[in-house]
Amino acid sequence: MPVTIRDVARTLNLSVTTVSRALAGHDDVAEATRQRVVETAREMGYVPSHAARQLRRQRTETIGLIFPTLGSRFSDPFFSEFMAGIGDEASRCNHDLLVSVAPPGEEEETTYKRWVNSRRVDGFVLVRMRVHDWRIQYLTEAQVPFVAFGRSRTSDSFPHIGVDGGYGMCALVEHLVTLGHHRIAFIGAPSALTLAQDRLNGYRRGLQAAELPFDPTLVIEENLTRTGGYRAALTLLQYTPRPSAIIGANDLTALGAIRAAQERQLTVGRDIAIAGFDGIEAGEHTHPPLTTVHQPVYEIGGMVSEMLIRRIQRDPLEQEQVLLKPTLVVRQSCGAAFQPLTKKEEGLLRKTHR
Amino acid sequence: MPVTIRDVARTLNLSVTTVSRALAGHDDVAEATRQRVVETAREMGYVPSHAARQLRRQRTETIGLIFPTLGSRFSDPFFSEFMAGIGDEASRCNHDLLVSVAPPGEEEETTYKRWVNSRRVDGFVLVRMRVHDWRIQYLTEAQVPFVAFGRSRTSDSFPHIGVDGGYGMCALVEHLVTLGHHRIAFIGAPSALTLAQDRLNGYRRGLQAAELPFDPTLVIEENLTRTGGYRAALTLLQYTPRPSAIIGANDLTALGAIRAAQERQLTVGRDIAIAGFDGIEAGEHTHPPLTTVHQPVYEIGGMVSEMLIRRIQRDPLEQEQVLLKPTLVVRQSCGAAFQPLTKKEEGLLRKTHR
DNA sequence: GTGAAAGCGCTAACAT
DNA sequence: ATGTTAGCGCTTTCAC
Repeated sequence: MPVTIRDVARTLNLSVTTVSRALAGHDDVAEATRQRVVETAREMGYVPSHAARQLRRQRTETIGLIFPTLGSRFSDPFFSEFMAGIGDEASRCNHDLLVSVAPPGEEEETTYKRWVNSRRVDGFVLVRMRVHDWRIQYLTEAQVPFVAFGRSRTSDSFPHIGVDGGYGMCALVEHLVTLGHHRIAFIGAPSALTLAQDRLNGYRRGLQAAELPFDPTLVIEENLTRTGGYRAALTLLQYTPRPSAIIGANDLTALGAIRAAQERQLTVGRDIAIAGFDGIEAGEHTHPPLTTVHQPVYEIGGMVSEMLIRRIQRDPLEQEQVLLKPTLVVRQSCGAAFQPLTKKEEGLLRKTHR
Repeated sequence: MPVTIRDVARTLNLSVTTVSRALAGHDDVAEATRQRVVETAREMGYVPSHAARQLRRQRTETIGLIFPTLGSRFSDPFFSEFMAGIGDEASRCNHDLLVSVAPPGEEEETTYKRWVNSRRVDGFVLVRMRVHDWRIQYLTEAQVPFVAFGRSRTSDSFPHIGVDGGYGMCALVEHLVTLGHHRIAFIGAPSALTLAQDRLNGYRRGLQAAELPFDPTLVIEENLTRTGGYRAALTLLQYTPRPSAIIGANDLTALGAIRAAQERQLTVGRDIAIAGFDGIEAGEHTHPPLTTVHQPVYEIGGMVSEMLIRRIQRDPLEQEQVLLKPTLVVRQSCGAAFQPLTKKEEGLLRKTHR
């Protein structure tokens, strides 16, 4: 039913070859012919069959993205923004986005392998990197291009964009210390994730810099969800003396903590300081608005996408690894009125060589 | 590089035909042969080339989903849950999900047409239906299967799952009236969306049932985002007398309204009632938790996905149109302590013929 | 029960 | 500057 290249060729009394080359803009076809071909193709509504092209060129023009859902509800806005960033940039380069959701484990593995083996995608965007991440070795050996958002301990030499979570957390702790806090709790992420270690280390460095003791009971590991943050905060708020500040490993966690505090009749920003990491939109709309460490997720999605497409096309990357500095965003949940940031706190978005 | 069906055939000294049929489970191949083929294929790590299969069968086993992002930030959890529902069900049926994000308009149209013309997907899931929706006619004429989440005025005879937003809003108004409210404001959605009219009508019906007057100044049209809800609520809260309750066309809007109220030092649930529609997770974690009209978005995603795949495979649907009744979820943002619901309010999830 | 051959729609190497 | 031919990897007649 749909019009093929042969239909166009027949209509013009030309060979399919010529039509193909005219459309591809090769220079060995007469300008007049090219014009006619392009014109007619448009008129006839010809669009190349993706499948045929794929088979012939051995390229899918498709990027794979598998979201590691941790809970049954998949609603971290972090992911949607990231996806939008990848998708927009991919579109710009005429690539599409194949998406799947699978919790880390067998199903995830199956999906990666299926897409690799059936040559379903040209490459992958990896997200939520793990400390030991089988995907790195697997994709490297399978020679499938990938670019990750996040680092890993498995290897350091794969293309990725990282965000210096340690730096961000450290700056956040410093900020809290400046405001007079010295019992600062930390609700962490699953320790298998790189970002968990990263951010926890930053927290510890921050304490150290302020010569505050590290108290392990003030650290609770949770799962990066609102519910997790809520649960952990309930525990923390029972301590005596109560921590005067709680940092969530991400914003969702912090939002859960805010809820817990409010249920306990505490006024956030006065009775207790709460802060997060990510800079999701929801944090701007809590009461009071959430102090956080912001990483430009949409933009990072775009950069990762661009890097991946370059790799797929074998354009060399000018930088294989990028480390971004996140930005401290001071709002009212820590009690600070808006005030000039210290130089260190400013930490504007910057690319740095590693 | 990857192993093809010919490799398997050669290894076994069989023809590709036989291998193909053995793997497809046809019954005209000897059981012993089948066993050997299956075994060897597995050992060799053979996975059929998706492109080749696609070309041959003229089927992509792929579902298209284009998200209508309204703002630059794409973060309505409604969409992620919906996507997860579609994706999970699709996986179960061995289908993949091709995703794009494009605001309604030219870019959106281009994407739909590109995917249709290049036979990139077997069908579409449509979301955020418009009162006049070009997609319905276009896809119908192009003979591309689709299933929508939501109704439209363009036509009523396309396969879709609708949620009776009118019913939900009406129940919500009734509930508020029961609690003593009679100045109930409504922050609506862009009127081009079907759900906007639907929910607004329900609001009006609810007022009517309670013999309350309809006051147009109490209705503000916004864009379904937190920021929109915030903006509209700021306006509403300046009125004297102040509305005693605000309904948001969706939860995000309501969350924005909560923020506005809290900034004005109002205690939500006491000084003012606020409610939404959707039942996103964030609503469980506001302070106080948000009263809302819940629609099971994840499950609906699954149902839509299943319906679409049936259509693609030309299995007849037992029901082309489904209308679900949403559920009123009473929490504290309207001041109601938890209490038994009235019979009408119960409105449990039910499929109904239209 | 198995194999040979055609063809899905396209691109590219090789003529002319 | 244009056409002929082969082939990407698979499924499916049709013959044996």
